[in-house]
Amino acid sequence: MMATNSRTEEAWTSRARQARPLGREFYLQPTVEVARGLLGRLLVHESPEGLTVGRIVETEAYLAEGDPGCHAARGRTERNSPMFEDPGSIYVYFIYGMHCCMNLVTQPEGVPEAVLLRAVEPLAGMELMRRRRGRERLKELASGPAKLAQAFGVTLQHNRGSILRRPLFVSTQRVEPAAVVTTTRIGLAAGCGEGLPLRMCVADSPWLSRPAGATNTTTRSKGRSNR
DNA sequence: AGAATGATCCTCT
DNA sequence: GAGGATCATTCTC
Repeated sequence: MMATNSRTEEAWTSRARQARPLGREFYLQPTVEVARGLLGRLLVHESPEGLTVGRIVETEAYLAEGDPGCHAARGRTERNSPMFEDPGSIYVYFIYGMHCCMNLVTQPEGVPEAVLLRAVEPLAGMELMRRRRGRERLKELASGPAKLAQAFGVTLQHNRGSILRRPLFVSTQRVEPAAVVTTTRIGLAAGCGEGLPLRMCVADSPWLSRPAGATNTTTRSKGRSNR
């Protein structure tokens, strides 16, 4: 069981090395489709520090119309301007004084829509992720948008970069999720579209920022528990 | 299992 | 000057 892990890490490393980046057309699909279509794909970063690879298991769509939670909901600012760039652009924002979150821009230039990467399953480069995160447990490496960005070494410097080519890209290759669950979004302030069903996750994945069923910080646990 | 809190700083009013 | 698409820790039930 233990030996299998490093064996598979090697396998994922070689897969990542051979993988091809997903092209521009993918990010021109409706943003919700992009959010859904990203699930199961590899997020790869061949950084100077080393390689990190993860399987995307949780995303969140942000829309230009009817979505008060979108950073561009009240027009263009310096901060959100990367959202208006070409599809396949990277939008990173700084939040809560300490964290960065990574979004992939969708839609033609001028239409501010994007998908927030919320969680990945660590597959390769876990030692580097541990170092960047200052945490040992696999579960804590990338099970949340800011954790993911930190584990993959993504910072504000990546703003306006491209996800369409190396060293930072999403693979065409995909492990089709057995089931995808759509839930309401997480973490938005009241009145900011927190009820919109725009969060996508791989139903049975243990690597999510929250369980697939969870809707908000107030998780209800009346129905069924495990054990 | 859930609520409260602190860390910490960019971005906009 | 306030607030935020978060995280980890600590507290209480």
